[in-house]
Amino acid sequence: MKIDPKSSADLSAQIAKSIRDAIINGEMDVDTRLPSEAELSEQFDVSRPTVREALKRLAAQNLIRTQRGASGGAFVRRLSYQDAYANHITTSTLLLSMNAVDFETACEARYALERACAPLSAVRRTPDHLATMRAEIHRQSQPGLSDESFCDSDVAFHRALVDGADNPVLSYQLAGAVEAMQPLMNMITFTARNREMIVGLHTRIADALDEKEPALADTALAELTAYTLQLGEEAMAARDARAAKPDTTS
Amino acid sequence: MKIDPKSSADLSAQIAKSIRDAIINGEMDVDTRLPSEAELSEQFDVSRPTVREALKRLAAQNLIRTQRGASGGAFVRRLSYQDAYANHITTSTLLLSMNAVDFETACEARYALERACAPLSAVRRTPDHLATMRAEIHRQSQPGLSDESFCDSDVAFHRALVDGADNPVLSYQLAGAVEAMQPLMNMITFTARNREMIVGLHTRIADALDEKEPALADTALAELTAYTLQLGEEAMAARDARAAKPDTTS
DNA sequence: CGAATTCTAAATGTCTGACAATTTAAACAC
DNA sequence: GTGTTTAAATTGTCAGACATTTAGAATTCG
Repeated sequence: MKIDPKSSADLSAQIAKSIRDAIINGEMDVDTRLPSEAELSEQFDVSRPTVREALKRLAAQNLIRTQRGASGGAFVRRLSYQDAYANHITTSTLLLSMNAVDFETACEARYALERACAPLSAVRRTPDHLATMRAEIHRQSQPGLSDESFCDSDVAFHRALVDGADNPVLSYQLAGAVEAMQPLMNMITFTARNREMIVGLHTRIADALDEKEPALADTALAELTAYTLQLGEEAMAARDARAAKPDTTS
Repeated sequence: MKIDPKSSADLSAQIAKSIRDAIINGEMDVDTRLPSEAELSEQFDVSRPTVREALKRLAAQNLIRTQRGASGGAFVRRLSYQDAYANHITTSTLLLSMNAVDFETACEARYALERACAPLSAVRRTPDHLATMRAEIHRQSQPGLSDESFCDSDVAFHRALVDGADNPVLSYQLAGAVEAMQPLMNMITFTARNREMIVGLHTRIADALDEKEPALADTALAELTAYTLQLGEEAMAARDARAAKPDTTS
């Protein structure tokens, strides 16, 4: 930290990087107070607004928090799972939408990862997780449910499945894959027959976890993967057909 | 966008959130130019430094890029896989180090996810991936290698395994788990016997992918998981023993 | 007429200085 | 001692200015 070579990059970016590196390398523990803005601007030999821009960059990455008043200042922040989750989900979602990832790729990734959790979840899931899954299955069976709510419930179901593995690192990594898929899933229009099929598979998964049968859960998840992929293909084909044919309604 | 209620939060944070939401909700496509700082400061009725702080926040999240000069300004940025990877890895690493995640949890997550990739990788891996894996295995067999280099090579090996699945979404999600484990792995002191064992398992994995045998790969990965967990436990026990006994060297 | 050069304007990057708002802690009165 | 007041430190915000970079228009020259 503290050094600042003659580079072409923005000063605020350089300063932010310098402080960020110090935090990441463990040179500053959680809740350590950074020097005040005035002190930093002296150390780096820049003006206070420039220092402030650097600090705002770090704040945006949840690396520091700031406090006003005497004995206030910027403090190294403990990155909470909650913050990391939220960050990961928005980044994943953005990545998928901005890079036009196709349904097949995203779907394959999501279910591959979920199948990695299922064996652990079968052993460790608590009654709470099972109750959540049952509740979501029941919600999915309601006839009047909108497609969007159905997808919400789907995410909640799978979330419970993943959380059942009782491994926060796994939950964190999975959150990105599961939640980021939602916009793509929302493009599917579900028929009553589709929902019946999915609810049936969800029930089989819940039953398998209930009975602590990893193999059964895996089989059901494999079928769900195949079925979801098929639905996705149909939805994409229908969309492409609509795009190819000129709009007849206007 | 554009609205800004009387809230207690920082103005720059509110403005950043407002613009961020607009980008995430797809209201602004990639490469769309944002209004200039002067225009934004008028729209939000704040000063230019405040607007700048908001823009720096967005830049820190890779949501925008800025260009100087006439017809310059801030543009919505396409989030590249590369950026997302780097971001994800630092966040994951920080999350693990700041929250004192135990070796067992991280290790379990990592290998569970890798085992999800192995079946796909067995089918899709290219000769390039195999060559990388063989090269890293060879590197790991060198006698003079430091523990740290051994871990580096280990990460590269597993990275090739994951990339072999030919699914960028999967690679992205996995990168966090695999790379974030490295600091924890680096705490292990490997004996010659340990390395021999690991190299043997790596070879079995590479062979299995070479022969497109998912089942063999899975078995070898399971054994590697168990062995790594065991090494981790021993390392942690040794460390705890050192910590419990007063230092005798000083 | 075309091409190279120069000029200009727009935009971000940075600085200075100031004031407002907030919070802690010391000083003070009772 | 306890409660109140005051002062100081620190971040949040603003205004105005200048520097730097860049694209494009204007100009000049072959």
